[in-house]
Amino acid sequence: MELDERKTKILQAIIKNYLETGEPVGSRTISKYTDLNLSSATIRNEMADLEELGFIIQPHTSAGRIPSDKGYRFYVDAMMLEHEKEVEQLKDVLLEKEEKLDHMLKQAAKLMAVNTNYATMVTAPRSSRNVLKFLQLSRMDASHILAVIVIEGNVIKNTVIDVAESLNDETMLKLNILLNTHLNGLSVEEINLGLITALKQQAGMYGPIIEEVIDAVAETIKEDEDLEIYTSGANNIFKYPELSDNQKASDLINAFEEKQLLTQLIDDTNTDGKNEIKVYIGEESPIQTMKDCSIVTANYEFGDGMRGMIGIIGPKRMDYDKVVGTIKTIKSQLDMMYKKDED
Amino acid sequence: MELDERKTKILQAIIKNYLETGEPVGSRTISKYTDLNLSSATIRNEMADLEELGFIIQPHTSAGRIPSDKGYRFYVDAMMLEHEKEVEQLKDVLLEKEEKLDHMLKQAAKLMAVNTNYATMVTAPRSSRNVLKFLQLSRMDASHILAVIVIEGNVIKNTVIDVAESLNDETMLKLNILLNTHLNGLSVEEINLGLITALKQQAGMYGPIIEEVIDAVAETIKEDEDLEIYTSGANNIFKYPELSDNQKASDLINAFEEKQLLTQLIDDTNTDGKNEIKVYIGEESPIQTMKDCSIVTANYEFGDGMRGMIGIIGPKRMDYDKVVGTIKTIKSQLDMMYKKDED
DNA sequence: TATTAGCACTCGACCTAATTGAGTGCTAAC
DNA sequence: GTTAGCACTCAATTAGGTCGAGTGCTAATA
Repeated sequence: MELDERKTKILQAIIKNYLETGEPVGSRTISKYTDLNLSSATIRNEMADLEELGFIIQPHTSAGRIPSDKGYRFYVDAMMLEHEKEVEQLKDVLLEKEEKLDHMLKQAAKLMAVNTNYATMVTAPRSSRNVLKFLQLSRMDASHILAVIVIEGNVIKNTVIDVAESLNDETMLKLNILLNTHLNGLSVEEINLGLITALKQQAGMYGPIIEEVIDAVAETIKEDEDLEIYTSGANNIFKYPELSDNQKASDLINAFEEKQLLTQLIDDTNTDGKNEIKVYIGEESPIQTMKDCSIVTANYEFGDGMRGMIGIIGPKRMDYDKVVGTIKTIKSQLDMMYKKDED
Repeated sequence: MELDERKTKILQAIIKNYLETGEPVGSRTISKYTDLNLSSATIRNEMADLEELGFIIQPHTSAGRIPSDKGYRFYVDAMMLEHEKEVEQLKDVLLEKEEKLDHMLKQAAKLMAVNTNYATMVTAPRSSRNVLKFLQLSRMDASHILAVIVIEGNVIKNTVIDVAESLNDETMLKLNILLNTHLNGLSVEEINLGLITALKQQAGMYGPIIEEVIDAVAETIKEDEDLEIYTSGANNIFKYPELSDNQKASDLINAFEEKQLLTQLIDDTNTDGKNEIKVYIGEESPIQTMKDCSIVTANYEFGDGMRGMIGIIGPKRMDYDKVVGTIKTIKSQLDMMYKKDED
């Protein structure tokens, strides 16, 4: 049996209706709503076929049909090809105000949540190459030195180092030159034990300070790895009864609070370099506790090999059209952000 | 009518039982559970009195009694006097590992959540005096200057400033000296427009840079104001049916995600300088959406006039004893943290 | 051959009434 | 002052009944 044009139309009608109502849809509804001019009986026959093909499911004997994961997948694939929809009202909202990066990302997450009524997430851009760009020690007061570390992509990190006795200007200058000449432009992998030992030797009695600085550098990189994730609209899940029973809601909220789980999504999105919009439907989700959800994600580019991820999480019957449009818009705004910075 | 000893015992028995079960408790239960050796009829008489006094409530005619807010209040006050309980297993968990402040606070929130099964929050310590401690400009690359700003309490902030043309070492030194001699040790309030104008004049053609630096200082202070809040265990609310109906759960989750609302709690806790443990029961809560909850908070001291807040939020029938113990323990650990840093 | 009308059937949703049982207040006896 | 006993209340549960949306199947129709 094949999926001919009429079956396709019926399938799409079923899904579209289900997306709106969240209720199983019956043959009579389709017969009346569509312009196919077919009786409910004919629709019933076709629906039986569609069920056999695995696109729709009957939750119980005397109920209408709801889309299966396979049905959603079909619908989404068709939509992605067809539409290049943009959500107009979001355009340039982000670009309008110049703000700090973290505020902006938080804002992006919120915008998406308000616009779609689903839960959203945005990760801070993360560099794939970890190259040390700038490093400086300053004397803060008699017993504290401030180390400022900048890595590629302008991730900045500060560490305060305790010292037993005050260092004079000349020593500070010497240490700064020593560190910068040897470390600048190196990636983390290149800063190995041999190099560290050599540096410590040259620093003489100030070896321990060098060690602390290097530790701080290492930690900067590490910190960059367990990255910041901004979420918004987690409470939107309560708008969808199919997600708001106690167990499911608890699991979802937990995922959003812990954020640890969400990183799986990032890895998954990242490995695929194609830089497109990805849609996970139900069982396709890489996150166990989201088997009842659909997830739409995309990467955004921040130049310098930096990239972050945005994502929307909602019920399987989400408004894919709108969600994909929203994601696209926000993605392009974030992409532009960097280019604007370049000027 | 007075609250004699027997009434007190009965009231406490009712509350204790209700805390465990979450169900209205009847006269027969009290008659059997306590060692008062009174019949259910007698208990009934006393319960009628207790209801008249406002300590307990009958949710409907033929049900047992549940504690009113006043009843909880009585119970909590009595407990606070009596007990100086410590939660042993938590001792020194935080102190054991030396970690970065934000990790540690996140950990503290998590510890409390796991230990109590309620939702918890921890705010980063915040300075009440905003004094500029250290300020330094460095040339990062040809077109970017890095400004490092440290305020009292070692809150550090970086800003990258774009410049049209590269500045030479001498100019950088001059700007640094200019800024430090005039601004160090000043509070934000003292950095007024007159001072800024004078500085800009002295900086000559580099006035715009001075302006950007001052802007960054202002923002550091501001950012310090919309402070970091770490939460954990928000999904614990699903363990308590009285909080997990859709509307309430949604509101609570929202409060925990937005965090904006939680700041009310901080202000309230802070104004009272007594630095004790505070318990808000039901209607006493400063947060509208938490009228069905109880909230226990405490401040912790981080020296230098820095203080943060920890809090636990749960149902009115929370295990106050345990919660207060947990809060006390975590508070003392955080208090110690700073003292340990001092060494 | 494809489509449609008709019909018997299924089954969750909803309504109602009856039953249950925990708990109460009151009264009279101890 | 305490207690036993009893009538009463009322939410929660159960059981039975109806309703209606939806189905599959069959026979008639275009």
